[in-house]
Amino acid sequence: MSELTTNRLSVYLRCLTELESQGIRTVSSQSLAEQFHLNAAQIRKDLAYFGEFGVRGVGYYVRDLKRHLRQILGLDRRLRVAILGAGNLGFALADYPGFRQEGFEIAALFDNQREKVGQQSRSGVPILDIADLRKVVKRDGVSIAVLAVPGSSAQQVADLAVASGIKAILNFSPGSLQVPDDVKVKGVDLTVSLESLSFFLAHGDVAEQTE
Amino acid sequence: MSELTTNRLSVYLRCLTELESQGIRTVSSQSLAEQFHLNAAQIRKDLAYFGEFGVRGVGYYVRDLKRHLRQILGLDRRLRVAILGAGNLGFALADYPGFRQEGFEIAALFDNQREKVGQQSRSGVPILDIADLRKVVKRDGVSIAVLAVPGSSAQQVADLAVASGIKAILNFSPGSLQVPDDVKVKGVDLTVSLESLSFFLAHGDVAEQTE
DNA sequence: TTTTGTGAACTAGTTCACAGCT
DNA sequence: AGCTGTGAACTAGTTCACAAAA
Repeated sequence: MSELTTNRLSVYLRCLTELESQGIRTVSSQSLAEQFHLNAAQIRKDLAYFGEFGVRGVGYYVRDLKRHLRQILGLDRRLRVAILGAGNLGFALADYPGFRQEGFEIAALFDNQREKVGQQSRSGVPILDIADLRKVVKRDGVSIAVLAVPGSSAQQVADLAVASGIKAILNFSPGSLQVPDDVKVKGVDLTVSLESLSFFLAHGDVAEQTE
Repeated sequence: MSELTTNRLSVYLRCLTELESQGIRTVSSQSLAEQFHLNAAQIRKDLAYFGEFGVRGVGYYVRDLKRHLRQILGLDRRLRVAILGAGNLGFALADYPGFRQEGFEIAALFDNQREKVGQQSRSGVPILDIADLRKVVKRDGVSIAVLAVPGSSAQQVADLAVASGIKAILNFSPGSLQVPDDVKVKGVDLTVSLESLSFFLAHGDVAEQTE
């Protein structure tokens, strides 16, 4: 299972939620592909890997497939998230409505600055001392850490998260992290994203036509 | 040129900056690969595509290669960025130190809520009326838009950005955008990222060993 | 008839391995 | 001797196209 595939599963889930809210009960890979600009064969292949969810001649039952996808993605249980770094970005992520909507629970923000500890985010996420990370991870069953600290302390904080038993990290700090093999890191590198866009601007190579 | 390649070019640039700050003047693809967990052949191939920057028997001159990379990535000129959506995330991005550091200039935040217009972010980025987007894009030569609005208005705001002459969009809103062929969109989908991590937690399939 | 599930074909991306330059 | 630049080999990912099921 590649990461590209798991990303797509999440996209499919979102599409199905959209369709369900429109009252659509059944959908073919073809129509799903057309509506959301995906490839029908790829949808079928991705789904077929996990079971025979479709009905030939009919397509997929939206509600059923949604349930299956949630189960495959491990979203059929409460997932608690700790946000490490109570800076601007950490705060914004703590209050990001999308996370709660999708069933993630932001357990707390963590920081090492004493004056921040004890405060809380706009939506009420408490800021705790990073020294208590391990304790809270154990107590509340936190399974995902979102790393939103400056690049200079990212590795150190990641090490702490790993030592606390965290097995999944969403890393917003620049650069890559060194973690054990059983810990999964997903990076969101804002500088790389912008610089990559800059490249495309400089080379105007999107949809080059004749010549 | 694939997006994977342009992302790597940005990573190489960061690595070189790191090396330069350590006073290292010359580096081989091998040692670059070892230090930053990359593949030496890939580094050489990526770079060789744009010219013969290396010296056989020596490696690459850090300063020279850095300059070349900045030029290839289009970072050798001022790039102005508009942030669309002055919510939590928009604010955090406006003040994100990494952007300024890398030479991007945040021209303004834009919002449609009248009470926000006229205020400014902690670091002094002004909030302007989104109705003035086109005017400001032209006047200040804004070339990149960062989309940080709710999913429900993302497409509409993207359309506005495109109509204003923007050719590159970094999209933090969930879902994909429909834009003309000459506009490049890069998505950062927080929900997809977290759900993908959830999958890996549920299947513990990182570094599966015996069996 | 419609649409799935899937082997086969294809396309893209990565790594190897070495000739050739310094 | 050391290291680049690069064709060739390999690996991963996508799309096609069709037999089989409803």
